[in-house]
Amino acid sequence: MTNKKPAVWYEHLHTEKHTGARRGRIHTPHGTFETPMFMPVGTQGAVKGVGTRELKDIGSQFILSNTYHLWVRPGDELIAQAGGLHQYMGWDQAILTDSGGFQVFSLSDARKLAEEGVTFQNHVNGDKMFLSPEVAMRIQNNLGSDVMMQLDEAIPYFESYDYIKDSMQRSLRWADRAQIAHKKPDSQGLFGIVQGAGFKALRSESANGLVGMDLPGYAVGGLSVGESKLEMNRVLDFTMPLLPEDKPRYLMGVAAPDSLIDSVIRGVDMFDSVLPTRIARKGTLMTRRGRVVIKNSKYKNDFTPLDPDLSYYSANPIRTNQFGNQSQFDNPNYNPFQNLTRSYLHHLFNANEILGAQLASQHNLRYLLQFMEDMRTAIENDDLLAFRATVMEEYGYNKPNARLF
RNA sequence: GGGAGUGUAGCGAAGUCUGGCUAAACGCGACGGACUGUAACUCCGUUCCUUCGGGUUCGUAGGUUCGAAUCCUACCGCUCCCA
Repeated sequence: MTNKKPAVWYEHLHTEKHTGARRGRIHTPHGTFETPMFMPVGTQGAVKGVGTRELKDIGSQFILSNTYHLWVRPGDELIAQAGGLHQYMGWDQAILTDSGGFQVFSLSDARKLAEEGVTFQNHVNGDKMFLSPEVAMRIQNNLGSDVMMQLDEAIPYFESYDYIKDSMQRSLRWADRAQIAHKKPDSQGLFGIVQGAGFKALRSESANGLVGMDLPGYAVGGLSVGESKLEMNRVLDFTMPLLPEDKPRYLMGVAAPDSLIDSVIRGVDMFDSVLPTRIARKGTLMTRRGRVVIKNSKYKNDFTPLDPDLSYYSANPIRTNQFGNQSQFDNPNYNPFQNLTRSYLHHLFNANEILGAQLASQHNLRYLLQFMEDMRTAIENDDLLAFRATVMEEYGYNKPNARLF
């Protein structure tokens, strides 16, 4: 055993007194980032509607991208020529790439699954393309992401026990192949993905198998695909304790505020989800007082801010004003979200202006990033249960028929 | 003045020849909803009134018929062409 740190490693800072929630940091070749964290999703090398400048301004740390989609277009070789994905998309912080495992699920009508790998009929021009654990590693090595995900199969939650067992075991074998195929363990960290749907024995077999491989981090997959929140918590209850405490733990595809808290309480450090940007593009804002469907006519004359409780964060607060003029943008405390009214955003959506989708996307991401900042503070103060109670109350989860994001 | 065409639900537009299966296609707009490791500015509802039994509609007024948006008569409006 050497003391040499892997490319990606977890530093533990604090354990919340009442819940055991973790407060830590993840070290990567592109910087060190605070956990628990939420990672915006930029599938095709772009967080839809939000530029890298804005991402940084609103406090993004890691962002996600996708192996399958970048492989299909523009191609991993091309991105390697460009100097890697960071360079290509102009993002100097950490990137995590999903493997294409989710596309095995979401593009299930256009692919064939076998032990060797997955044959996709790609969604752009119909070409047959073969994705194996090894190919997924080659692509991600070319992309140069900080965290790479093993190729797995994201399984529908309500499949049969036998199907889930077979699939989980195959994903486990694929993890093994991925680790062997990994060409750059010194600069990129490979995470394994625990599968097994709602079955304790299968989750356990999956987790134990992956932990035995001593990967730098572990993800829990196959959740938030239609099962209830109660179900998800039940699975996390018996799955999280199986994962090592000195490695980052990533719950894939979760963004609902109550689920974020409940998962952090169960030991999760990292989250991602398309939810904030997807619903933003369709006109739904996430706010501290619940959802705001900005297209609803009741916002037509509403001149209040989008979210009165949202603060703004800027990593580069002072802009150089090349003209020497005073403007609101020179104020380091300037909060663009405070100055935008619901009426204005309603109008932008109504008029189908692209800016509406952009602002809403930034807003929702900022909302979640601030939510995680607040949660980190609550953990540091051993105050997470009170934070949870406040959220449940303020966001209206305690109301009858509550169903927020 | 002469000739041709046309009036359908918020708007556009089918249906009229060959009357019933038409409260009336379709599109837009409007109003709701869904969305959680992104084939997604997408998808799904509702959109004459209603106490859900029904009621009142297709420029207006009459007529024919068991039955009319559809056939007949008159009137009103609009568009285009020629003078």
